[in-house]
Amino acid sequence: MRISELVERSGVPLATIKYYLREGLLMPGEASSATQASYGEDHVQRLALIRALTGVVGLSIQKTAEVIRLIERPRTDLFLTLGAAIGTLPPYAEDVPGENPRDYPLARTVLARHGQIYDPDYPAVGQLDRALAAASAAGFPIDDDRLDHYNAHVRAIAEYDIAHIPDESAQSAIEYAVLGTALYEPVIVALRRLAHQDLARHRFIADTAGT
Amino acid sequence: MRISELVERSGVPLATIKYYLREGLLMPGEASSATQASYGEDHVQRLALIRALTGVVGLSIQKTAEVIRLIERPRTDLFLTLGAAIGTLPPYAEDVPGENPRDYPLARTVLARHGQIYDPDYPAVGQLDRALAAASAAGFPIDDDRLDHYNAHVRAIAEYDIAHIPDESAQSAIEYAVLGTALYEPVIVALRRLAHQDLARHRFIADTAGT
DNA sequence: AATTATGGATAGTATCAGTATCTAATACGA
DNA sequence: TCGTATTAGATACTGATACTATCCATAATT
Repeated sequence: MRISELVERSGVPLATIKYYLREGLLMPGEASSATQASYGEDHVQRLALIRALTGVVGLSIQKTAEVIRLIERPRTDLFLTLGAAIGTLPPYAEDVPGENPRDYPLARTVLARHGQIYDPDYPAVGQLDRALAAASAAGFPIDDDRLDHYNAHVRAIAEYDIAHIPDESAQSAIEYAVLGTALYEPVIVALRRLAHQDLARHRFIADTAGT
Repeated sequence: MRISELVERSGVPLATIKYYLREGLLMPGEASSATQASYGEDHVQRLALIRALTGVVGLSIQKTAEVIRLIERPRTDLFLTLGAAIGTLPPYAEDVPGENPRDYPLARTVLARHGQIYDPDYPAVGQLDRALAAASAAGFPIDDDRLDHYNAHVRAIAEYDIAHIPDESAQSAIEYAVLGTALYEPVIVALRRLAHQDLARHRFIADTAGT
C-alpha cells in the first residue's frame, strides 16, 4: 500500500509517520522509485506497537526505539534480552555520577525473604528498591506481610506468563517475553484499580446501609 | 525550620520548591514576616510525596496537584474520591470531541465475565479498555483464560488492600486508599518483572543444561 | 500537460518541568 | 548598628520532547 493508505489504516498523521521513520522506529517501505515506496501489514502493526508503547505504556520515543531494536536484533538469549528490555521501562534509575557501586538494600531484603537471588544488575532490582523507598518516604511504607501477599500473587501471574511463552521460534518467544512484560502491565494495573473501586463500592454501600 | 533547611532535608533544589509552591503542590510555610516563613515535618513529607508521584509513579505536575487536592479536600465519600484519584492516573483517555457517549466494549465483556458491574464513568474502565485494545492492535491480544488468571490474583491483591484500610479517621482512610493505589503500583509491577527474570533464568539454565 | 502524491531535508511549535535572575525586605553576626 | 546573608515573590529564561509544517525535486496519475 502507499503511504496515504498507511495513514488511513493506522490513524497516525503523515508527518508523525515520517518522524518515526527518521527516528528508526518504523522500518522504511520497499522503495520502487525515488518518490514511491510500498508498505505492508507489518507497517500497520508496527505503528500500533509504537502507539501502544508510547501511549499506553508511557515510554518515550527513545525507549520505544530501544525496545524495538531488542526484538529486531535480540541479545544472545532470552534472559539477557528480557533484562535489557526491563531496563528500558520506567521507573528509571538516575545514575548519580560517582556513586557507581550501587546497592539496593530494600530490594535485597525483600528478595532474600522470597528466596529469589539478588543481583543489582537486574534493572528491576533498582526499580523495586526505588518504588519501596518512594512509598516509605511518602509515609506509606510497605510491611513484610503485604509484600508477601503481593509477591505470592504476582509470582503466580508471572508463572502463567512464562508458562505460555510460545516455542515455535526463538524470535517469537523473545517478542512475547519483551512485549508481554510491557504491554500487559497496564492491563494488570487497570484490573487492580477496578477491583479497588468494586470493593470500595461494596464497602461504601454496606456502610451506608448500616447507618 | 527555614527554607534552606527544608532544601537540605528534602534534597529538592530551592528553585524547584518555589515552583511547587507556585503550582500549589506544596503548602506555604507559616509566614512570620515579609521575608520569612517556617516549615515543618509535613513539608518534608509532602515533598517526598511529590517526588514519589512525579518520579516513580510518573504523574505530571498537574496530575500530582489533582491527587494532592483530593486528599486535602476529599469528595463526599471514599468511593467517589477513589474514582477521582484513579482518573488522574495514566493511561489517560483522550477526549475525542464529538464522541461523547463513550462505550468500552472490551472492558464491558471482561467485567461481565468476572461479575463486576460495568460503569463507563469509572475511569479505570476506559483505562482497561485502552490497555486491552493496545495489546491487541500491537499483535498480543489477551485471551479470556489469561484475563481470568490475572484477575483472580489481582483481585486477591486488591482485597488485601481494601481489608487493610485504616479506620481511625475518614481522612487517613482516604489517604491510604488514594496513595496506596498509586504508590504501590510500581512495586507490584517491579515484582512481576523480577519474577519474570527469575523464572526466565531458571528456564534458561534448564535449557542450557539440557543442551 | 496539469495536477497530485511522495520522499527527504529542514525548520518551527507547544508543552512541560524546572532554573535563573531580580528586587525589596528582613534576619543575624560582629 | 553596620554589613552581609537570606528570604519571599515576581518574572524571565532554558532544555528536552514529540511532534508539525514547509519546501523542493521527482514521479505518478488523470
